[in-house]
Amino acid sequence: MPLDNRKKEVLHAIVDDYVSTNEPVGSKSLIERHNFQVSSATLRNDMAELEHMGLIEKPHTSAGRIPSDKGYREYVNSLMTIEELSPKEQLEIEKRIDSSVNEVTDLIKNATHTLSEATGFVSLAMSPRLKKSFLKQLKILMIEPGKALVVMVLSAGVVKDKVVRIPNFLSDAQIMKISGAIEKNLMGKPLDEITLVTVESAGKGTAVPEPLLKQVLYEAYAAIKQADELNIYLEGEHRMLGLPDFSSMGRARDLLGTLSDSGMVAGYVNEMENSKQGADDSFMIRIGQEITLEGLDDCSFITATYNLTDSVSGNIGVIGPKRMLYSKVISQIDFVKKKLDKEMRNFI
Amino acid sequence: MPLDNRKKEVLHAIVDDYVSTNEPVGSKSLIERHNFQVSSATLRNDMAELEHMGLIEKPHTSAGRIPSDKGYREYVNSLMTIEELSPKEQLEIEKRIDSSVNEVTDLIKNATHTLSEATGFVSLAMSPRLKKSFLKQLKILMIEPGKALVVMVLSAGVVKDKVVRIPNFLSDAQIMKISGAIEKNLMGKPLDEITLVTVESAGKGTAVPEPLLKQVLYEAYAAIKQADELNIYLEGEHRMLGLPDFSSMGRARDLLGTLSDSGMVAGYVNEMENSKQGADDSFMIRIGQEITLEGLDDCSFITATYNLTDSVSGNIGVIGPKRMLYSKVISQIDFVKKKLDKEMRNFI
DNA sequence: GATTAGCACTCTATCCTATCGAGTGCCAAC
DNA sequence: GTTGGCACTCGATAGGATAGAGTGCTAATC
Repeated sequence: MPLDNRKKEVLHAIVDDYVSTNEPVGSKSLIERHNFQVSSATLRNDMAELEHMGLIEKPHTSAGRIPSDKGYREYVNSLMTIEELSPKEQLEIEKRIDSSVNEVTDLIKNATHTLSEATGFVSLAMSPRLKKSFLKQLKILMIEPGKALVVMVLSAGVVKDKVVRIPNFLSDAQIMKISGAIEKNLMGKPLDEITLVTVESAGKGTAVPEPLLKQVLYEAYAAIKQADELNIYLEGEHRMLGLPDFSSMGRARDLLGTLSDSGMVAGYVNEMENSKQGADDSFMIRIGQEITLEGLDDCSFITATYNLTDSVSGNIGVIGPKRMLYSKVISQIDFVKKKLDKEMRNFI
Repeated sequence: MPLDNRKKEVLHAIVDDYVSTNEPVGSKSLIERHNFQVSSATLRNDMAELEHMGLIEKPHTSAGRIPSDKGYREYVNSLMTIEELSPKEQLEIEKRIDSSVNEVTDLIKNATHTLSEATGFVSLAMSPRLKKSFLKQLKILMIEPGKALVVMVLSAGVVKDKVVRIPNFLSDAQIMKISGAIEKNLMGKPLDEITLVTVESAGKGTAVPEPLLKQVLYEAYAAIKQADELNIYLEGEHRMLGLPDFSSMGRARDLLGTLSDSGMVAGYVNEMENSKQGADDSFMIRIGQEITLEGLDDCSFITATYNLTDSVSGNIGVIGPKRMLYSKVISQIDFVKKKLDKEMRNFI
């Protein structure tokens, strides 16, 4: 059954009021606050239907209504209108995202921090998914006998490195040879097409004794694989403690406990990203129970995708209470994402 | 006035009981729990004196006593006895500090994580203070026109790098020349003796046009300076939410708010380290109001110093409620510190 | 002088009860 | 379909009584 116009307005009003007051909203206060041209009794009927449809619910029998997850979902999908940020807000964000950094990573951390400050919630960003980027350079530098540094420059302007152990006997010259061979043969290959086999065959013909060579190649391979590992940056966890939504210590603890396992959060974001279907949606929004992470039942999870290059992207977004100003938060994320896209052009 | 023996025992017992029960302890329960050979009235007299001396205090008139900051201090300084961890606990920690990592940083993060798990509190570690370590290698790698990577290998086995911007026109060969000159002239110099002037004079005579050269040298200098910047690793903030000591949301928020500014915490640890006088104390302990960070009035801050080399060290420790099992926590920190010292020998 | 028993007093925590008020559902009338 | 009216529900709040743990003080005792 589709919602008639007034029911849409009622749901809209309930969400708005609940978000701003944090109190269950009743028919009477709805009338007071909004210009409905009907009586409270009529609204009560509408509200009963909305409840029947699962869009709103009562905390207890004699209380007002609050939006259910489904209600927020409806609100987000069809009811709300997104406004641009005010010039002042825009400026505030622009100012804080410092464009003088030298590495993409710093830029992303910067944006995450800014987003958390702007929204007052937890913000998070995933590092760029580098599987589709390709090797532009790979150098193995001898640090000391038995130890070397693998430095990789990827398309997308990202530099990665890893300290690895190598056989003690290998000379500087031998390492350079191997390094050169790998670079020559793997140059231009996307990371996700590089396997241990590829690396091993790339290293052939360097006139280094087989078992030694093999170990170095393995380490080089491991370094390359590590380069496309995802990192997550989380910011502002403590801000959740100030929200009435998490005033019960138990909820707060569960939430922060889950967020402290950043690997798990990263995995979830990744999963969300992969299950994205139509792909024309620029935002991924998960509300309440839609989130399969423990302790986030009262949260909404909103992310956007930033693009470093055509094929290399990552996510940035917010975890806040589901009782949030969706339109505002979404435009904040959107603005930060766009700023990020813009700044990233300096790195490619 | 020095404490007579029984008063010491009374204070000891009060701290022990309060730590384990989280309830103000009264004369009667003190008698029940411990084998004092006197009556509760006598203990009441003692307690009145201890209170007069500022070692214990009453939350309200008709409640038991809790230790004051000064009381905890007395306890920590003169009363408690430190026991070794049980073999089982030792094994638990040994097991978790993975020795297969390739970089000191990972080892330290690892230890921090382990310490937080073992104590149930917030743990933290400072990166090694590298000012006294010296340059073993410095290479500038061309990434692309206008962009280079400065890679530094320091004594103490630490590798640092930084992406820097360089003039677009510089060729690979020119960069290598500069890189070689810096390395040759600064090799073996402790980081804190390297200034912009040192770097500039090291780069002389490379036959690269003056203004271009100067920019590269400046960037190299900045990279070197960045290498000895201190990092701090904080872990387990969420664990504080489970403690009854922070069951009031306000306190919890203040605490986590302060901890979220890791730079500030790092500064404080550094300050503590610098103000260390006798230097024969292996632990730095700050209790309650002794800590000048906002929101940590109910906490104690305990750190030990780990050593990477003779001249390069850092700190590792715990922030917990001042109502903590000091002897246990101290031996946990001590054990982790020693394990760290041992593992670090693999890196130098 | 130190220790002890006894006692009056204090203050919090807890439970119970009464009351208030916002909100609901439903019905009959418009 | 809309509205006014009304009985009912239930959480939140406040007041009051009570229990209990603990204290300080005094006078007697070792």
